[in-house]
Amino acid sequence: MELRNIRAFVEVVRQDGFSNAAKTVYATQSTVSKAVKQLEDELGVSLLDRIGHGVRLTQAGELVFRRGVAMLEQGTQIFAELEELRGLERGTLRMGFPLLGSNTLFADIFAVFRQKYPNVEIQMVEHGGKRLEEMLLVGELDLAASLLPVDGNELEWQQVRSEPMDLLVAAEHPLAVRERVSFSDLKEYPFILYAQGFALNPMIMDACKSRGFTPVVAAQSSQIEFIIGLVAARLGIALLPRMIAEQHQHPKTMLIPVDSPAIFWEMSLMWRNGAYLPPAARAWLELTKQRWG
Amino acid sequence: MELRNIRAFVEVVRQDGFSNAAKTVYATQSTVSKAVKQLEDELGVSLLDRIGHGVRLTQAGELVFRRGVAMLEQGTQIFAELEELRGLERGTLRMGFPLLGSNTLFADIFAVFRQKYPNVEIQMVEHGGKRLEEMLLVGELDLAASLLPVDGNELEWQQVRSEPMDLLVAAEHPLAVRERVSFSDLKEYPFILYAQGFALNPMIMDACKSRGFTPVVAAQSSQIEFIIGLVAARLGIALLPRMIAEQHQHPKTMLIPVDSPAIFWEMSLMWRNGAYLPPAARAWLELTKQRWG
DNA sequence: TAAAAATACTCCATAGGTATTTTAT
DNA sequence: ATAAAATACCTATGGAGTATTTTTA
Repeated sequence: MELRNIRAFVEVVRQDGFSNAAKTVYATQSTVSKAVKQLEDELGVSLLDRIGHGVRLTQAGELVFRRGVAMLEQGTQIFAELEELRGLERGTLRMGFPLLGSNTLFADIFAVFRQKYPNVEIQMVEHGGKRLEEMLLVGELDLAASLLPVDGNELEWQQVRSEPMDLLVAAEHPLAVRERVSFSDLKEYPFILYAQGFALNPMIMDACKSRGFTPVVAAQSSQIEFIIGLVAARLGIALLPRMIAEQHQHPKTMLIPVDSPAIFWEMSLMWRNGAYLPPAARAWLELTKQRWG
Repeated sequence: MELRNIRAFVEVVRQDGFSNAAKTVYATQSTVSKAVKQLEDELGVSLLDRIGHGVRLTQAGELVFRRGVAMLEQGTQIFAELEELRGLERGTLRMGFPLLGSNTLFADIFAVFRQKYPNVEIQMVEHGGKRLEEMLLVGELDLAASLLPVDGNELEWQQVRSEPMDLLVAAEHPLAVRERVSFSDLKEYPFILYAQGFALNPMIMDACKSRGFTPVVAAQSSQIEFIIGLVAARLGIALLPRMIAEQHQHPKTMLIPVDSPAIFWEMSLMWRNGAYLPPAARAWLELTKQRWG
């Protein structure tokens, strides 16, 4: 029993005829005819009821067809999986990272990925969400990590992590004694915001507006340690993703949950809708899912 | 990609070596070596790490091995399932039965068949002979029981039973005293015929015509008991296969042999000429021959 | 150096093609 | 009469063998 014959037989069934099958397997009708005959001889049954033009499967044929299709399917799977493997042996992954939280979320995935696929080159850039989206859309990146919301028509994404935004205040700050605060409570205090281009800024501003005020901005920075330092120095208050804040504990500050509205830092990995995802990108998504999923 | 090579490769892995594999596939070491090489060339990857004595699978090899085993497994399944089919441990029998006499002729064959081959599914339909022949020819049935004569070019058949058609009359009927009658004797009496579509009707009509008359039709029915009841009620006379008439004895009727011409109810099992007869159909024919042959 | 695998070389079985016949519509 | 499948026949590829070389434990 050889695949060549199985393939011929399966095509005869699918194309409903020897001559048509011959075309799809790039052989002559004679060859197909003999292939099927040989299969029948080997198995000792007839597989096709030759009812004039067009063929009908016998019971045995039915059964062989099912199994045959499965065998061929295994074959194509082999090729597909090898392709995948090849991609991970010498591929490239072009990733975009956000300006905040990369280390917390992705550093160890980097480590695992490097170890697992040492020959995949990783090209990385850091930008704000807007710029990353642009780069995805023009095909300069395979994958980007950025905050939601995202353009659902042009991009697909996989959630990585959703963190509530907590309030960080100096230990002596009036709000430091509170269990929880709402955005309304923040009206009278100056804010320390993120640098230009951070997607978090508009989220914070929107939340303030929903409570009827526009915050006073005392300072802006792209460096998380600096922001925390400024809060400790009583320059103002700040809003930080809980996970990140917890990783930068500072003795002179307090972290307090915020609600009304509670806002969330939702980090996702995204890619262009319908784009071909190189094997390396799929592998990255998979690792991320395992780590954070 | 051919199974021959897959088989060789899989055995090399299982037997941990080319030479050992060669034995299990009944070939020489050289052949096995070349088979694996060819597979590797086709797939464009190396499958085995040749670590001196003994072999280790590469990542690609791992994957091909898994799929390869699955393919071979499908192959052995084919053989196993065909064996079951042959042994009637599975399969389907699509049968057509006539409108008259099925119970008498086939009920106990059904019982034996079921008991002997409990895993064969029987699909049955009931139709007049014309319709059954059509269904055979387009391949919707494997086997049909129907009256002769039959189209000898397109159908083959096996005789089941030939019964003379006897005359059934009411006990008080003038013909009731006769030992035998001929068709000429029936001219003056109204007939109770079978329903539309019964092959018996034209046979009876033809016999009448051969004696130069066309019978008056008093009633028609597809139910044998009803026909007998109507005869007893003196509505008319009827012609019945002897065996069936004997099984429905009615005290107010008499059964009388008819000759000149004697006509026969010849029930046969038939199938499409040259059609592939599934094992279940052959088994049915065999049982029928034993029972009625 | 002894085993196992790869390679060189030969042979012939057979896969696949062309041409033709048979079969079915 | 036409289209499809089976068959006959031929050719050349390549699968399988033997013999030999290479490799490595």
